[in-house]
Amino acid sequence: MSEKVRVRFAPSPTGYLHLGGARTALFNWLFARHNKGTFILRIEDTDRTRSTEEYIETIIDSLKWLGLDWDEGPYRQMDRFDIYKHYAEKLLNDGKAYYCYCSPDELEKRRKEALKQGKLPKYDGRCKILKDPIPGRVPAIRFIMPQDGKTIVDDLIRGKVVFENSQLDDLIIMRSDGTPTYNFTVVVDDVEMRITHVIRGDDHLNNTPKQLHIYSAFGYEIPAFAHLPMILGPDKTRLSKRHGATSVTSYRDMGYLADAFINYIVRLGWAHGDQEIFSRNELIELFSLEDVGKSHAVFNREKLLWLNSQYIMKTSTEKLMELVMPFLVREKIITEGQILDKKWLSKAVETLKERSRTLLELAHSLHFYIAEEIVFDKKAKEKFLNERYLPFLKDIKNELEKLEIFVAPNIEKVFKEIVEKYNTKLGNIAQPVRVAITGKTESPGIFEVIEIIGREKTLKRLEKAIKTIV
RNA sequence: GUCCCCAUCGUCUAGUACGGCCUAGGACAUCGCCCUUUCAAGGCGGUAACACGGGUUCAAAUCCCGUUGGGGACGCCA
Repeated sequence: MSEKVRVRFAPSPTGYLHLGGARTALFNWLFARHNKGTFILRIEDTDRTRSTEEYIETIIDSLKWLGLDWDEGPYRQMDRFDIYKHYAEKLLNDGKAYYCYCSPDELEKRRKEALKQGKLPKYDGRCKILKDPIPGRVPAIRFIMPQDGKTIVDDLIRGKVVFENSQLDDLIIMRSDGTPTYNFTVVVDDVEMRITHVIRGDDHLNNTPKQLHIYSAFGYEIPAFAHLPMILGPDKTRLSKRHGATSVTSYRDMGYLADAFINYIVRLGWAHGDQEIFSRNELIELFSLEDVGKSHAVFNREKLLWLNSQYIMKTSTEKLMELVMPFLVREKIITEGQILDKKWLSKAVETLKERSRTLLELAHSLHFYIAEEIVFDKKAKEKFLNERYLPFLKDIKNELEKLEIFVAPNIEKVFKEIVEKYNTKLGNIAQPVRVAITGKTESPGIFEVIEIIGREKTLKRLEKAIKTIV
């Protein structure tokens, strides 16, 4: 390919950006970046009744969050209606298209009838031979499809796919309200925008022969095609709202990191040997359509979570603090505008880094550090805040009160002394204290925790725990 | 109904193009052990797959045919 690579992501704003769309965008973006080409964003909003500005915004938000930046666009097909009209008229003049006066209702009826009889539900072409317009009706425009021979789609991922032209029917390219339709606008735009590689979902493979005939009606060169296998839900059907969270923004809101999300979806259909974790630059360097698989993939939340935890562990504490802030506010762990001491927070976050799979979990775990008071988990309380452990709690409280320099190593010494005094195991002392301080039976190392929480709150919480026992 | 696509552990996949290096490798999940103040993290180990049936061949996960299963498309949606 002598021409510079030009690819596009062309979502329709009739819904938010979902996982599958995000992966299509990602593969296009990676292909463009790998080949030092151009990545174009084009909004396919020809369906005026279902497209909304809100969806355009969330799609753009999602792409930005994922860091998939585009070099051209966003173009909007709505702004280009004159162009499509012009192209449609050309086809009309060349006798390659005709006016169709059938109403959507009639068409729908005939289609259902055909399906019921087990026949191909295709348009019978009755308006093609029509001499005069049908009065009182505004026509749509149909493109004439050949009925003989075969059409071969040479796909970069699937190889040569053969379609019988007899399967094709005359396709509406302009609706009666004057708006153009998908199979027509993609071709016009891909030609006009000099797209070299059309990388899109598998669900478009069947549309490709139709589009190929439109290319040839205009005498245009065809781009290369690459149809990506779909991503399915756990029940192996097309991903939809039924499968719970599928929108990209919902993953952001659940506390996933953009890089982890990218890393997860790139591995749905693409692999580079046994490698699991890739930096952006590695992806750009390594990505190739040849390594894209043919079979569909099933979304698996557990692996995404694992990847996210891996990314959280290697994210700098500084960055993590920044990222977790909105979650702290949203979860009402801090109030809007509340300032936390940076150095202190960084110590707290540090202890939680390898225990949090999402930013949301991190925010929740931060609660016991930040809150003034904590509540004891019921089971934890029953098990550890009782007579048996009371003397330990009292001793720990007394000793910590006297401790001069309130840092983890010294706190550890206090614990060790009491372990010795009672000739018991550390666990017997650490666990009740942990429950007293954090409310739960799991937490980061207790000496660290105590240091970070500080003397005042520690003593207060120990006192409260002791009071619940006596 | 017709057409198209796909088929390796539960899931993501390596291996398939150039058939032998595959008694099929990795990762997530799961189970066990180690580490250990708890929970994680980390380390070690286990369970677990070439859909089936025919060919071709000295040799097939890899090539061919069929079956089955799954998915997708058949719109004045994209």
